Amino acid sequence: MYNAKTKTQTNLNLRDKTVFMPEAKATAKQITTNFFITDADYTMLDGAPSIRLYGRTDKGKSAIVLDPSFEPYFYIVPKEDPEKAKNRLLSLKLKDESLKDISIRNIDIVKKTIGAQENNILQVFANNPSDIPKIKDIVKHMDFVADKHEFDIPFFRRYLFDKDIRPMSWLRIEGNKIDSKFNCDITIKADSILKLDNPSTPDLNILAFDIETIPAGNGKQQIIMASFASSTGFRKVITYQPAKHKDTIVLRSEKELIEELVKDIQKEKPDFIVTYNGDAFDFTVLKERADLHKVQLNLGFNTRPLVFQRKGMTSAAIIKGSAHIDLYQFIFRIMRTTIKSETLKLDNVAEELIGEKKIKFDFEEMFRLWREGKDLSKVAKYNLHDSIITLKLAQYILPNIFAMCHLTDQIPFDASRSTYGQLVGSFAMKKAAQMNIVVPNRPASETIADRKRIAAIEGAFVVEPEPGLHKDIAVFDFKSLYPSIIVSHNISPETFNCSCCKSTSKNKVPGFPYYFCDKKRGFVPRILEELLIGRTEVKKEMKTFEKGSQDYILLDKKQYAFKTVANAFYGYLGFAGSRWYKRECAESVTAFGRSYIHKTIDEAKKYNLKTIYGDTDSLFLIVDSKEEKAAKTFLKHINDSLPGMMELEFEGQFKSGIFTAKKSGTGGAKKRYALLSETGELKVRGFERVRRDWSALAKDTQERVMRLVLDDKKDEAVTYTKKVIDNLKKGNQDLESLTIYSQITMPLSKYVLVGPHVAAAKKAEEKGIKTEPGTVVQYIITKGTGSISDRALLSQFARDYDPDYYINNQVLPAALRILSAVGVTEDQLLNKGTQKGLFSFSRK
DNA sequence: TTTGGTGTGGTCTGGA
DNA sequence: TCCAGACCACACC
Repeated sequence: MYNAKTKTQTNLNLRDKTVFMPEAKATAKQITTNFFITDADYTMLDGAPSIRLYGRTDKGKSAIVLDPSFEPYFYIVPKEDPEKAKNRLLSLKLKDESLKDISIRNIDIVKKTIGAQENNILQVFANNPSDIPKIKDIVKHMDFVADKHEFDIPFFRRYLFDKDIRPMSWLRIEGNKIDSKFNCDITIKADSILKLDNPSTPDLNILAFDIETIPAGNGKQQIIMASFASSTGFRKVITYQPAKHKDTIVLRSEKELIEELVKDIQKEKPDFIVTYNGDAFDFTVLKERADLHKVQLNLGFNTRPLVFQRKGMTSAAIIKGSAHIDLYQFIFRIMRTTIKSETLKLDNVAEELIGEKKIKFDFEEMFRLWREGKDLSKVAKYNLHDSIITLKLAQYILPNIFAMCHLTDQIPFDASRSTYGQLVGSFAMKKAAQMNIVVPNRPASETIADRKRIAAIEGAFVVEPEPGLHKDIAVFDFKSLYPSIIVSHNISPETFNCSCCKSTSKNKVPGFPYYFCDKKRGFVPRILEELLIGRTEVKKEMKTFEKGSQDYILLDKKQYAFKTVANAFYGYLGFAGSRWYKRECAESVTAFGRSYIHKTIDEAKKYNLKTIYGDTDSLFLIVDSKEEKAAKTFLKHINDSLPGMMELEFEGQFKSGIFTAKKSGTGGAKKRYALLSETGELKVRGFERVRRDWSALAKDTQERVMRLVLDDKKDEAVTYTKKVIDNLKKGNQDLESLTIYSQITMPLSKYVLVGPHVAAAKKAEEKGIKTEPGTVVQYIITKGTGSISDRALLSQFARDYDPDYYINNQVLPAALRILSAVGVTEDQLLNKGTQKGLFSFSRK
């Protein structure tokens, strides 16, 4: 852990020294102010730890609030009498690895809930947060220590959990204004901190930032340009070669560029600095170049220099006071599954979410302009536009992140870089603190490995559909199936097979010797129920606002945060890295789920309603106008019989739907269908149409064919497909529509099977284009000889396409998938009796 | 140290 | 040359 005190001291800059007077305490002044908290950490103040909150006052002043009243602690579960254990601990002389003395500040005996029991345990206070893990390591093997808890929760997070202070909310601060060396308007040493019930967000200054670089040899990058766009209207481009552009200033060197950039950020004092992939790129390069030129990156409130913190696979650039939010991180970790675009590049994501595209600009062109010293106005325009898009994207996404902050008591920096597991974990830890429950320990890496080794638990049930075109389909689904099962059956690690209701429990798990307590409410169901009810309330509140209004959008993002965390809970119970892991709980959830779906299908049968498909929590029933009444009674009957929060909902009525046969084996294909609503909307799942690893041509053709077939216009679909094939054959098809997207998931050398996307990437590597795991490559199958992979080229290198491949492996299978469900054969599509058809379609 | 299981289908590879 | 099975990516919920 870093030492805040020494770091900040060595990092003083001139500006600080000239602005602030050294005689600090003499000017102390009593102050009361409202304060909007945006960030937090801790520092050492006169040898004692102090929580440090960052934010703005209601007068718009940038402020730091210090709270020295909070003390670091962890828990020890004693084997013997707590009083005796306490005295033994206090009498110990503790030394750390470097033989330095560590002292325990104090020990309280507290009553806490651990699992299903209440225990008197020791709350051990230390003088310094960094002493906690040291004390824990020294005492863990001692004979009177049964267990230790909550030693790995960072001090400032501990504070936010315990006080339930929600970052991005208002506080009332009373204290003394003190002088400090930090780059903010005021620093307050707090005497009291009060949470305010004001849901409003002040006007935040959000500064988007983007750089352009050129290769500087040996894998390094040189910054040639940087741009800013802020929510206050600030626009600026910095470079050091001629550029005639109104927002651009031209300096003399990369070093000057970096110095100017630091000055701008300090002057602007944004609440948030936003980037798109700034952790891995912009700030990484900036730090490297700043070090090279010996420029100090004194950013934010400058309470510590720019450092990187490991966050999963990547390192995150920390700026305190002007928290750095890397939008890409949040999109990658949380929003990825909801994003439809082929890649997670800024261009695609911005277009999908806010309808803005990047300016098209060729990197080669940029390098050339730079090397030849030509006017860079085009580059400047491009660079600034990127910052502007990043800013707009931030204005769209930050409310999602802030909603997560409120729900999980995490600072935006952490919330924006959290995985699902961390979001659920944080929410649970915050709730545990409120409910006097001890947080279970994080599993050791061996435990995680063990949990991963054992066989996976049985999951959901999927009904096998009957292939063909169906009419009059009504779709029903269970509202929040897994969360509602957990709440309604009290599924929680500590209610599992409790000793108090062995044979009496109503919560017997179908097919397992498991049951859950009837008498005592479990921790997980309690907090999950809060989430579900909370979400319902937010949705109700939404209805009081006009759709599309600012209030409506913010509430929508709030309910989305509730939903996200609620839905991730089931996975968290079965997640090997979880603090609340309980295999039997996860098994029980899916067992109940399967049982409810089966029962509901059986029940539908009694109402003469035929189930044609269903997946996990949904049912597709044939309901025509004659059966409408029966369907209504059925729904009511089911809901009357469901326990607790569980509910079956009518999702929608569709006039037709297609299910197809499996390609290999027999029967209908699951997870693939197309539905046409009464209003003409098409709902497609699973088919090539919704997959990125199919060409746009094949996907578009399939969609057209689907619509026609669902509208009983089979013949038109056949004609259309033939036309597409004909066009391909003539060589008229544009290459863009033939591009296939596919992700490289591991280092190229690790592939056992070299598929087309890997082959294309390998060929590109020889030309100096690197692909890392995570890269989505775009390739085209070109003319020539050999396997498909042999002929796969990145689209930027492809000059032609292989019509045979695109006919036989793209358009035909995609169209036929649908058409064969209505009896059209491949021959009907190909052999129109024309001579051409006989020899130009060689089957591989 | 990146919530879970279920499922389809393309391409390659190696043995018959 | 054919085909089963492995590998791989991506979707659904």
